[in-house]
Amino acid sequence: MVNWEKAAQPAKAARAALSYEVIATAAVEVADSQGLDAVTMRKVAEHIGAGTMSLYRYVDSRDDLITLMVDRVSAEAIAPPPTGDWRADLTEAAHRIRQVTLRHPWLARHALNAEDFGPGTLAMTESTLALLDGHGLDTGDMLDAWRTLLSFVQGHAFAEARRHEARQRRADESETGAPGPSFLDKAAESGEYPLSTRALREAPRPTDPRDTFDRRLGHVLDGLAQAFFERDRR
Amino acid sequence: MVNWEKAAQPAKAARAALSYEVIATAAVEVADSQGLDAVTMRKVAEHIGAGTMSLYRYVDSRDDLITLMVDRVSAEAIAPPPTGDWRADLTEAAHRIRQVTLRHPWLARHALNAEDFGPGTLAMTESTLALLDGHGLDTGDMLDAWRTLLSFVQGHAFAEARRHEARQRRADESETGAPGPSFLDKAAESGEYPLSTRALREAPRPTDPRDTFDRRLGHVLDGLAQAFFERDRR
DNA sequence: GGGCGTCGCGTACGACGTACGCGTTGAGTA
DNA sequence: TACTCAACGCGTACGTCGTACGCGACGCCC
Repeated sequence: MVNWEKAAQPAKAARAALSYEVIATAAVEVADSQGLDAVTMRKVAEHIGAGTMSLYRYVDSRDDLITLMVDRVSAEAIAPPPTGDWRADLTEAAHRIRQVTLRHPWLARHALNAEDFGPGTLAMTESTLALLDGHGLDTGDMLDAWRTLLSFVQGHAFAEARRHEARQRRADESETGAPGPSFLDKAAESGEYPLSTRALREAPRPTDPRDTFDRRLGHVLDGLAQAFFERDRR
Repeated sequence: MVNWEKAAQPAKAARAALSYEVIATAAVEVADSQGLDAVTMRKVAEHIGAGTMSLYRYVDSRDDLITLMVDRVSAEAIAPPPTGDWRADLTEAAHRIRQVTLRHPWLARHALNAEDFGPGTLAMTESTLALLDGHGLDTGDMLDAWRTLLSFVQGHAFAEARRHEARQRRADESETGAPGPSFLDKAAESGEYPLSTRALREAPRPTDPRDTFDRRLGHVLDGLAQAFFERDRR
């Protein structure tokens, strides 16, 4: 496991050429530009002009490195302080998480799980929970609201991210071969899946994906409003 | 890419010992019992008593094999036909998806993306869309409602699945080494993240996880009800 | 019975994660 | 100032992975 305390300290020796900073940044750059599979110890080391095995002074394993990357990138999604308008605040927080996910699509395969929180994921969590604080929710309510929102946002953003990855992979492949009709095309002709065909093909790109996300986010927020923020009206 | 038509056909030669069925089943068994990383071509082949390279007669690559696994397992989450009570139907469908995800935790890293639908994922999609049909929703509404629900369910179930994986990995590790306090413990003492500490530690296991999921699912369904099913009441 | 498409798989290669241990460096101590 | 020693960077090497290539065996069709 990652030793977060050690990772937070600046450096042990002055002559240190490497650092958690440098390594994590390089790994994120490699992942962003060439995909998560390209994040090999050799490639990351080469990217910063270091020897492969030098990375192991800072990281126990490749999996640890990826944990470090996820935590570092999660800090990009820290929400701004609450303004008092819970709905606007949560909307902003949700859009930030989505944007970070689209900027780093590999997150979709290694998103935070509550078991290895690092400083970055914890800061993001804290900033989001702060948006829910002070509206009369008890601890259990806050946890429910936070988890409901985060689950939707991650589920949606991850699906978008994977779609982009798949589209890009398809584009890379079609440079060398013929595209050919997808199974969905064949299935559409067979008429075996009428609803799926209609839903997935008739409305492929009607609007900005951001607006689509925002509209669906609104439905989730409506549900949270009803459960937690409009109790006195009922 | 996977050739779904070929995969659906029974067999080309009568003397065929292998099949998509046998291979996909074996791969799923290996993944369920030893994790997705254990799904190597050699291990899967050995599990069915075949040569490693024989698998490549049916599958283009390891990634293709995993795509096949995901599609096969998705079929386990096909929803029963609609009863007329949309809320009960969607609740049942959501719980099925969650249960399939917990049964196959590796799904959390390779969930369906809309770009490579196979027969299994398509059947699951069709069965879920059928639950929304006939309630006055147009195509766009159905897509929104379906995507909102699925995003939440996947986001939540995937987080649960990963938590189980992490907990198990932690248990395996602690057999040989000392557990040691997590970063969350240290952070709790520092008082830097008061809300996270309270939310994540004070209410760790209050109830059955299934009930927790159901409660949060209720909030999402409330939002969908308001947007799509109670328009005439407003 | 001769040709041919299908199937199973053995061999081999490059890339990977990483265990191990060596040489170097600079801060701390006397 | 001289010595010590932990921290650091990294070269080598091993086992495992995905998979390209091609060969032999089988069964169907003329």
